[in-house]
Amino acid sequence: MTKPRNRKISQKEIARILGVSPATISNAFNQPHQLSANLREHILSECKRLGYHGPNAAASMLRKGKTGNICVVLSDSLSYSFSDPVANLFLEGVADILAKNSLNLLLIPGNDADSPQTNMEGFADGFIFYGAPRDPEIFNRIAALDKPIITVDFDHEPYGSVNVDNYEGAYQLTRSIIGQDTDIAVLGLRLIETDRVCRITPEELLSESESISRRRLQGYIQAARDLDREIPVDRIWTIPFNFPQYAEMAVKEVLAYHPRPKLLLCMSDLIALTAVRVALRAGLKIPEDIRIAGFDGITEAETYHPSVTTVYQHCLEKGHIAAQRLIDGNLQDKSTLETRVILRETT
Amino acid sequence: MTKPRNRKISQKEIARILGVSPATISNAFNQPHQLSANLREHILSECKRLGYHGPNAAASMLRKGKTGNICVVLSDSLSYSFSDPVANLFLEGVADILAKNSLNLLLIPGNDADSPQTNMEGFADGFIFYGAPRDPEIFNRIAALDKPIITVDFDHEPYGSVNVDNYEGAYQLTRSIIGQDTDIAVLGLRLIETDRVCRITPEELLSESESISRRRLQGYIQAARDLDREIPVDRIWTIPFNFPQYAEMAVKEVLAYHPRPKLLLCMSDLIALTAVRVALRAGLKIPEDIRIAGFDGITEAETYHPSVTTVYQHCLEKGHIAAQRLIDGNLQDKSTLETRVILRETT
DNA sequence: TTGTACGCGTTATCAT
DNA sequence: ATGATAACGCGTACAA
Repeated sequence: MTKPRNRKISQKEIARILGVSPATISNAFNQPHQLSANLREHILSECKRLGYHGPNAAASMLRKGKTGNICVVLSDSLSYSFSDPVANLFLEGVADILAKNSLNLLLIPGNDADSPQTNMEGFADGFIFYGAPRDPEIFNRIAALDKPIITVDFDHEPYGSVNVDNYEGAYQLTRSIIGQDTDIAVLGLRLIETDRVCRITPEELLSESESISRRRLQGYIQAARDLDREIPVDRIWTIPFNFPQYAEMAVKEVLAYHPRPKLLLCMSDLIALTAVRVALRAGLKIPEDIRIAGFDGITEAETYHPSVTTVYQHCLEKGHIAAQRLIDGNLQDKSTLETRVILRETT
Repeated sequence: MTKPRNRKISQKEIARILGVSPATISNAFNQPHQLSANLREHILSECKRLGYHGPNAAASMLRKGKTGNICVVLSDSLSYSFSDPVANLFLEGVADILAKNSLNLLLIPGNDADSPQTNMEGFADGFIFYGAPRDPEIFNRIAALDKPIITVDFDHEPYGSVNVDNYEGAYQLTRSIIGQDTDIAVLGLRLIETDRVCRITPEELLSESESISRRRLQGYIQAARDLDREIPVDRIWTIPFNFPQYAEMAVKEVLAYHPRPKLLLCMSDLIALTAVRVALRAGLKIPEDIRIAGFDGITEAETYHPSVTTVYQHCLEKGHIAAQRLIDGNLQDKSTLETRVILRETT
């Protein structure tokens, strides 16, 4: 493309034209109190007229060593994260706090797949990891930058973190709704590393993992145990992605299982909503024939018909806390947010 | 916070330590073919050992005059755009092409509200406006940068654009499904500037506007007219946001209208899905009592029960085209993507 | 309140 | 294949 575009006008040139020093131009933009209001106003309007739209970002960044950008590193691709209502709310929380502090939000996907060479992380002053990146190399790459880091929904020494008490949430939920049921099934999310909808094996059940899903699973199982009930491993399904298509496959398998489970514990509201839909379509009555619970507390779980029992987590607040911590330089603490069981029509 | 962090090691220092010139280090990272494989390998491993993780982004950007980032300017807040499946798919399309070209994706919200001072737009090489920014000032600010721009779903001279033939889609849809119905209602999206769910006035109907919603509305109306049918202005509702809460309010008003409309044309699938849900819950039979159509062709319209008639638009492809155009410097063309009517169970 | 001078870390160009 | 040099545009001491 032929771009005969003239180089943009610089601070120095503006200074020369206006007959002041470059420093004064710089101050007019960055240090208003360093010069008279009159001069400042004059300078700003002249700059506009001459087509100088403020300091060059690169030069400014180079000189100051700061960018004014905070980066949230997602655990997966952009589109996957965007289509997750929970992630959405979290990002909204982060954006709230950043806006209040005149900081911009930068997003980096956590699945390296075909990630660009140009490392965008160079343009951020600090990082919030929202979930462990699917490609662990991304974490290392960014940690090497030696910039402030907060992790959310997972831990990675020696960084500060914000977590949700998934175990306790799952435990309390199960205790609240287990009733007399013995036929319990679990519909998990990414319990194991596979792209298939399937049940997990006894060996896989024993794997030590601190992932969100594992903590929730442990909560379900322990609560059942404490009430002398058992959740057999052959009634634990897992889906690879939090999408209705996968949930639907899994739910159909669950409903086809004999004897049909009376209580279905789903690891996300999205899964639970799908379960409700599929069960209803299959002619089952909820909660008479099957009772279903979700996790997260998204809006739709409340407005759906029937409304879905769930464990509410403070997504927005999680974003607030993570961002505020990063901004305050409070980089050591590890906090855990409480959850709240919400009983609704599906149980 | 006391941060006794040592300044990071620079290219020049590395060069001195390794006994080569800075230029060679630079080449090792950016121009592999400019030096022997041996030396390059040696340099890279030494850099890693010494804690030099590649060129400083700011300095590189300053020197090259490029950032390697392409920015999509959304029409509204991040969270609003993320929760829109159509926007999601578009972004995925853009990201596809950018990744293939080793470019990063930057996102800027289009609602100024409390936008940061630090203008993130300085960090991008080019811009894709996805819908006219809600705050027009953002467009001007970015246009002033004099960098490549492509607009999507709207036009703004003299920039190139990618559009969808909304009028034709709405027209063909209406012709296909209008049948013998005379009681037609429209459920529009942001037809007028208001935050309320309401019907529009005859004066408002006449307003000349090129917005997506208006084009669709014109398509509905003209198709009806061409078949000697009329869509009275008092049966045209509008909602301010593409969220189920608002759609639900509007649908309830529509169903309460007497005589109850037999055909409901919705300007998004999200609205149509809500309409189906509300109508079913109200005990109506679909399509016997009321027929409902959406717009956009999102996945859920297909998988929902009953499946929803809609107008499919090529969201992903729209993203591909916009990004490719920007990269190719093809900044003048205006293209219009065709739509496709998909008839399903709700009609 | 305003100006001077220097360096931030890199890469393009040219020379070797 | 490698090295020397000169910008890129700005912000901050410090001096005036």
